[in-house]
Amino acid sequence: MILIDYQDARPIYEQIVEKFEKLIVRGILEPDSQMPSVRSLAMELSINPNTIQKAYAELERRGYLYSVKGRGNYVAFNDRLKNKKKEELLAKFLALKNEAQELGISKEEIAAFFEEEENHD
Amino acid sequence: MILIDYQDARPIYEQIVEKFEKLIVRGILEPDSQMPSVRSLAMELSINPNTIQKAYAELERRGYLYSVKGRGNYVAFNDRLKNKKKEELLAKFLALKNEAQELGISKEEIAAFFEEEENHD
Amino acid sequence: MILIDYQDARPIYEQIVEKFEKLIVRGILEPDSQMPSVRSLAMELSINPNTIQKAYAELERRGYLYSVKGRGNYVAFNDRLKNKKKEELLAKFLALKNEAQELGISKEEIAAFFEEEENHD
Amino acid sequence: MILIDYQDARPIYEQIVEKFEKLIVRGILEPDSQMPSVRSLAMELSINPNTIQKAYAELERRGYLYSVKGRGNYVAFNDRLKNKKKEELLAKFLALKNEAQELGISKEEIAAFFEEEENHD
DNA sequence: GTGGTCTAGACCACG
DNA sequence: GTGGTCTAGACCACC
Repeated sequence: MILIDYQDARPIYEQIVEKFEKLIVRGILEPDSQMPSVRSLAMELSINPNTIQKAYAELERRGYLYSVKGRGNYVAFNDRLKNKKKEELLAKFLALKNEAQELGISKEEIAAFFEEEENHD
Repeated sequence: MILIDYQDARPIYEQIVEKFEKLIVRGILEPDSQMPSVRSLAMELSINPNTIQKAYAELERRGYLYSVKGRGNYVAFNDRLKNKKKEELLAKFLALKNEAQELGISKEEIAAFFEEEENHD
Repeated sequence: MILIDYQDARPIYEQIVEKFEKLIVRGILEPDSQMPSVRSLAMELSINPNTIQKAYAELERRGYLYSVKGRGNYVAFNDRLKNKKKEELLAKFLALKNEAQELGISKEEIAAFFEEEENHD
Repeated sequence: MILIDYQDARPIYEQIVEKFEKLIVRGILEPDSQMPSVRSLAMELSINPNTIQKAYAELERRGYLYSVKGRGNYVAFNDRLKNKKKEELLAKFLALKNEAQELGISKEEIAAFFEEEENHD
């Protein structure tokens, strides 16, 4: 389910965080379903449990997980979080649009690009 | 011309690289114009010359600079580089669009967002 | 009567302790009335009986319960306990007031806040 | 400047976080002043650098610190943060007031208690 | 068994 | 020198 890319410059725990964030956002991991245990996932990926722990702590901080001592970690994606994620994405769109305009790419060019890609799918 | 934000988590040399990249892409620094010398810029920003050196080396690697031994560093922005930059940007757009669709945001919603923002400028 | 919040970071037994403490302090559970048995409550909440046992032991330690061997656990709220609880609360108020003053919030500001909230109820 | 209480049930890193939060909020540590380095503070308190690291990371997350790689950690308290802290405090006051009323303590009783303490200072 | 904290020791990037 | 990441191994509380 999770693959670590050791060529990737980003720290391992961050890769894990983002992989799980995607899985949760896409709904592949359903709310209230149990996450793999810190130890078992560490074994599976053959990395240190502390690294998984750090990743889970960050996911909890971001609201994608809640942990119950002695039980495990559980998925906690809800509508509030979904909207937050949506806003983040739209903010990125806006930033990118501004950058594009500075380079002299018109709004029409972007739109055209969108339509074009549509046909490749 | 260049301001370092110490609150920014990114390394200083990277901030400098991106600032100069923007200045060059926007045409504020014209092709073949001379860059400030490593030592003078280091003095001006009161940081280590090694940091400037590293930034310039990275800019050269990316093709935005060429250095002439004993004379200094010069801006090297051309059409090939501009197109490369353009493609990078459009690739980012596509990635973002895919991410948005996975979250269930429709193409129309993005377009609507664009129009809306247009009026705020 | 008791609801466990698994999103709550606190251990389950502690949540149970505090819920019962509130119920007893407010007088919803009357003195000398019988508590649900360890096993029945464990069943009802579908958690481990050990967890209930631990919660009851803690409640007894704090003076809110007394247990009769072979018969069950009974509520034990009295005036002495009520005064103790009152003092605890006032001590918290004082600590909070001190903290507020260190931040530069005046006594008047707090009082004003109190009045304001009164109207929202 | 910082003292660890090993009798305290709370984790060491959390004690450190709260101590520094207080020092920063009270203005004892001034904005943009340098924090002790991870290693030196670890030596001074004779605890592991990782524990300090964790504390500093949490302080950064809460906005009280910013860190510059290769340079150190710096205090980052500003007005926005001050207001946030203020709101937190007032929310606590409200919660406490509600709890007191459930116990049958009147607003007047609390006010009287405040005045009384005033004279002890 | 579970998560959470801590230590000891190492390596890397940054300046 | 600085902060940041990672490993290995230990201990605790909780269930």
